[in-house]
Amino acid sequence: MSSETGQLDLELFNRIAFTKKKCTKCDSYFWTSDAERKTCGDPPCDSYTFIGKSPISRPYTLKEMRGLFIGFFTGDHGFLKPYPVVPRWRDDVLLVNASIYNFQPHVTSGRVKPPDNPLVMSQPSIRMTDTDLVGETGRHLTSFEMLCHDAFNYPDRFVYWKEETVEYCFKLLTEGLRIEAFRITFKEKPWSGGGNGGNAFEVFVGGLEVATLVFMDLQEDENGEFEIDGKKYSKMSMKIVDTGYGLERLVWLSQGTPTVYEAIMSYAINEIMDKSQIQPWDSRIMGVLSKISAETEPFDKSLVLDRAENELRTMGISLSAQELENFFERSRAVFVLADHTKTLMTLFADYVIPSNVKVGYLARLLIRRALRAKRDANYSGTIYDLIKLHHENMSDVIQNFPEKFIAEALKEEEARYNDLYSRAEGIVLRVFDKNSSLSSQDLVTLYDSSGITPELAKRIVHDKRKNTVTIPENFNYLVISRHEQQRQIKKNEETFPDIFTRPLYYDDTSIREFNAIVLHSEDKIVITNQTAFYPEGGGQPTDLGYFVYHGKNVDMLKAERHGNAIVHRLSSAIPEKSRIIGHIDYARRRRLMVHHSATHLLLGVLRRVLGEHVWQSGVQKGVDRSRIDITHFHRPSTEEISLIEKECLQYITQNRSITVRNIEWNGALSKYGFRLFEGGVPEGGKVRVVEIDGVDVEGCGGTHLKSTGEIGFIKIIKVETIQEGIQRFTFAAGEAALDYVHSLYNTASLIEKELSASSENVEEAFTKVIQENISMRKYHERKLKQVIENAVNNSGQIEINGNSLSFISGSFEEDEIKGIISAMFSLRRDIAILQNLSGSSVEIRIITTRLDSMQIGGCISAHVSGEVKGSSRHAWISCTKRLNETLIKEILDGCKFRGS
RNA sequence: GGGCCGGUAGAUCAGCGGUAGAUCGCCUGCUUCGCAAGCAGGAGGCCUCGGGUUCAAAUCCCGACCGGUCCA
Repeated sequence: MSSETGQLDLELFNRIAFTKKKCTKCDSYFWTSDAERKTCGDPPCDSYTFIGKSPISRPYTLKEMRGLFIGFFTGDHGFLKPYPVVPRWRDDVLLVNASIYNFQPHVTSGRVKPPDNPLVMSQPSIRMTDTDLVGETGRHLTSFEMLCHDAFNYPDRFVYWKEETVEYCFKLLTEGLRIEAFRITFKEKPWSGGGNGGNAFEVFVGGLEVATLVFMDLQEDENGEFEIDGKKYSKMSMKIVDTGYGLERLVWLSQGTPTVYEAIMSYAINEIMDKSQIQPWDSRIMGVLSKISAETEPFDKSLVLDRAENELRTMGISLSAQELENFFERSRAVFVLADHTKTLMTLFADYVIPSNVKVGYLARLLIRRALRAKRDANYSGTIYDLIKLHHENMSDVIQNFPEKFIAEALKEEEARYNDLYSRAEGIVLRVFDKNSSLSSQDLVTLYDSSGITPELAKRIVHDKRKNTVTIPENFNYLVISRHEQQRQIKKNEETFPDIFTRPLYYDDTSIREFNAIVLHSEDKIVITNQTAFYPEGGGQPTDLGYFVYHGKNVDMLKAERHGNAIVHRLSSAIPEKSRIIGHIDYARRRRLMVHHSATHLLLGVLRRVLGEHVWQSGVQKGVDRSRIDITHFHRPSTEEISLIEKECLQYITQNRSITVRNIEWNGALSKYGFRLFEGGVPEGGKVRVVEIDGVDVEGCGGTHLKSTGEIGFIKIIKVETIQEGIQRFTFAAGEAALDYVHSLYNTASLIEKELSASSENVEEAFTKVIQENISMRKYHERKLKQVIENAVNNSGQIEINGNSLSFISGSFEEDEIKGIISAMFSLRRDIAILQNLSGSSVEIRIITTRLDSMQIGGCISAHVSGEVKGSSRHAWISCTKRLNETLIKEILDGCKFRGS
């Protein structure tokens, strides 16, 4: 779209003598000063030319390059420290993928001012989409630093736009890094992400994309007039310059090493090769592999190896296909191990707990892949050592290194992985031995449900059963197709007029009554000019109460926030413009406030007792009890739980103050950090900061007590693991806690009474009852068996038409009858007749395994005058007349029956 | 958040409508100077829980809970 409209035909390009061309291979528009150039510079249209001969004046390290970039811009840009890689301020993405994520959606939507404008920073980012290509292509990484300089243009404040941005880029490359201008190409390509979009340039040097310059002036809008990648966009009032320079790419370019890994983390690679007894490799081979990988899009291992083998031969290096493959696999393992441990270092710095969901799963995936690579490389060091090594080399960017946390997380994960590994053999052989083969379906199931890779299954079958297994070509496709699922249908939300309702509950949390004017009314819903009813939000439920309208009470059932409006749902309608008085159920509100403040206190204490990795992941306050979900490895011990309760009590006794302040977003963030957003992201430009002196600080919109003393006390009721790595604490506070203790006391009293025990020996009495129960059950089982055996052994044997018949008669209990019937079936008697005399009427059952019991029953019923019910294997008659052996023989000898 | 697999003796699992099993481990006895091993015997089960179908459910169906695993 850009080229047709000429939106990127910059005046600057005239000045620096760049002209627009159309790529002869991919038809993209691009700008260059090289008269000879016909292609856009982007592989596979172009090839790497920088390996072994860097276009940059000298080699740079990561630190030097980062310093150069930031130094280049700090003259007229504000410097910003990196954000965490786990974006807890937003819930739509798992990881920070690019520096702009730091400002979405609050800054890009215009709600919050940027922390500086324009600004420059280096943002560690993680991208997991190409994880399987790491170590194979020579250029893919799971984590990298995005260098950026951003400018936010508002209608009333212009900073800079396209001309200046491209000029900065051009100067950085030609003056800062002394790259000759003719080597640079600017390729036009629209960009989109995170709900925004716009024109963009991709900047190439030597076949390597070193930067993307985005001119973001579009926002996602289903009625929009612009389209990028199938999504509709419309213009927004802000214009944002968002640039992304790949720090690692620039470093690689400056060093001209065969792979990016060698340029940025040779320290880790050397360590791994050292402790794996891998000899240094021929860099010419690696260079060829990297170059061909870049040209082969999409990446295809066998194709790359094939082409590389040919190219190497022309260079006078002849390697067999097998030798080249070994070379490839060996270096892959080294690079994967180096790369993944670096990403893990950044994840652990943000306290990501490995688990089976969300970002925790990504950490687990990386750990498992790293462990596999460690095995493949035969590396004798530990994953922890490598993570620590990365931190030593990166400590100027990632400061936090929670040693204990990392060691514990790794220990658990390695144990889990080893466990899986040692179980795998049994699982694979069991499946294999069923059919003496493993089908594609078996392999998929093994991977999907047990995490056993097809390669591992193949090796086990080969080693233990001397058999071969073929892994289907489309294995990954088979796994994915199993996971296909239909899309979720979006709920259509109700919409209300955006009227401003003044919240009174913040000014004075003790307010119980207020006047209001109804500004909007529909059905049984009103929006008022002001309210003291707290609308549900932040895990605090709605207030309840009533309005007085014309002397009548109208119940207020639920208050909700919709934009600026607070919507009240009522038991009956109140017309617009009415003047009404609201009354709050304050006893209920009071309990909610107690629980809300108690939740903050508990979270602060949990962090102290369990560790800094504790983050809130969900919360629900209530009147009788509340719950808070936190990130933690496993359920805390009973001792830890009582320690937590004691610490809470201590802070309550100290009567610490609880203060509430509204602080401007960026100020709050720099003072308290990202912890503020534990409970969610505030919607306005200001953050309401609730602080319990010395214990906890949170951004929170709820109503709170004045000091911790008002909480009374906190009793933890239950702790459960709701999903891996997430523990749920259910607790009661204040009056509700006392209610809970009362109910516990009542239950205990009841048990004591029933057991006729005192509170001292109730435990003993309880154990005794349980043991009695067990021995009685066993006694009963033994007796039952005896009765059944007796009945079967003492049954009368009658011969009828060549069939043998067992006749059992007596008084039996219900479970005795069931047991005897089962015995008859399993002994496969031709015919068995069971006569039960225990009830008021005689019950006759006819059991056959291969004859028709209904037919036999028919013959008998005529003699005993009863009705036959049941099935062909089992019929029964209820009657008053008894049978005996002679009678049975008499009846059935004259009865014709056939097999069923 | 979703899919898949599983939950039976202390452990690993088999059984998949008809009176709960195997192997290892545990206990006792014999053999042995002792250990390992062998032989003989034995203890150990709310077959995760709740509902349904059935004359009969560990087994089939539905639901909860717990665990594992893959994917977003």
